[in-house]
Amino acid sequence: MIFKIEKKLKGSLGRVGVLSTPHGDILTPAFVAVGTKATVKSLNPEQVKDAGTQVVLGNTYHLYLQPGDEIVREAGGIGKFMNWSGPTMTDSGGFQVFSLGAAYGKDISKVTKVTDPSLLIPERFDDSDAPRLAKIGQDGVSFKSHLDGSIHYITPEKSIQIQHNLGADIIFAFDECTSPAEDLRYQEEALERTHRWAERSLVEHKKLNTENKISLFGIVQGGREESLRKKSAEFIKSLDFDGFGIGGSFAKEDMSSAVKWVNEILPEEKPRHLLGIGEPEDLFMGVENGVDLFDCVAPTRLGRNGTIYTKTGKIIIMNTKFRNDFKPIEEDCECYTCKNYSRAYIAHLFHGKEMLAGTLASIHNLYFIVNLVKKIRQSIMDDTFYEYKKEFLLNYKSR
RNA sequence: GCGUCGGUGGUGGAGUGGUCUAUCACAGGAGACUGUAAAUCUCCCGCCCUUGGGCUUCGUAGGUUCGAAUCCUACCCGGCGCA
Repeated sequence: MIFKIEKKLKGSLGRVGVLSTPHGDILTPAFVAVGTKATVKSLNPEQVKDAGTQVVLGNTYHLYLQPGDEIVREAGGIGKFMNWSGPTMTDSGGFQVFSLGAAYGKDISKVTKVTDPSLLIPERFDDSDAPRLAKIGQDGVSFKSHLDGSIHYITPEKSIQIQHNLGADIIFAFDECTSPAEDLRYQEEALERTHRWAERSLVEHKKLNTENKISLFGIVQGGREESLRKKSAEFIKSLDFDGFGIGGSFAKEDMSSAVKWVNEILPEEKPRHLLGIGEPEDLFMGVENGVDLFDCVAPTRLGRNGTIYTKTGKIIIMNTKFRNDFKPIEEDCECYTCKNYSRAYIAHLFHGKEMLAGTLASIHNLYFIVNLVKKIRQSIMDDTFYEYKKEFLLNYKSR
């Protein structure tokens, strides 16, 4: 993997680059489509590609459980298995430590609002007996399969072994994605663990990476805490990773400062991936603060659930007012959905619970987000980033 | 015409003397979703102010009862059977 910076955004950490992988170049900044179980939900690879997607991200935990990483290896790796010829990445399972652990059965997301104190638990011990499918030990994480209840112990070494079997171009160190509700003491403890796991991930990767085809990204954690974020960036930077992931929990209000603290420390010449972030405002924020790669389930999950991105904000296509609205989602959108279907038709598909509904909405949403990042990239090339950002955010109303 | 069974909120369908504005599902309305336990989840869904409460509902009209969607009578409507 080679990363080349082509142009920088003046007065910021932003940059435009090209990330070359064994399966092709990624023009950065770029939005990575999430294909957890070796499929971008409801889309076939042609549709993913036509939406402008350059890279797809699979998931270690999910593919390990089903169909099993050995099967994927036998198939020739995740790309070949899913018929995606472009670059691929896999997440390490670190997010499942959060989603199946602290977040299990709760209404918490990794991005929270500071204004919602109900989410901030002063002491974390009062819910230690809450049911969860992931339990953290010092050596790794014990997962109880959501599919069949079987127990699986994932260590950093195991995660890297699985990821080598999955065979993506870029893989991630095993980390602990913490909940935004955790207190400082716990964030510190978790960070130490993530750092040890980073070292172990790297050692295992070096051992397995004999053909030198796979690149490993280390993950910076530290929650919302400035000191921890900086400490983590310094530590992860000191290890021989090919690039970096910025993970963990954020408060919407100070996500930009958290990203900035980290990217001011991380080496300029290596790529940075802001894990799991991808609302339109976040993309501008991330790029401006030196992020090269984003991934997020939002385009496809929102799409399947009937929420659709537009330049003026998200719309819920099932709303009554769209039932007889025969315009496309966006008049000037070049995606397959907008070129061929009306809001009324898509609303009809959703009301009728037709499978095509989620597909058409996902095509548009993915195109919208991927294309937004492309336009942001182009605006840096054209020296119009700040104007473009201002214009976009002026029109875009997030709810 | 006689007999018989049945008529419950937009729909299907529970409920057979009080805890009934009435279980449940669907339809309908609004919302949520950030490294996918998610084609999922939450809330609303008679009317009116809306914390809480007020008013009107179970084919129609009477009646019994402290109290009726639930019991009785008549009528109306529908299914089935016999003429």
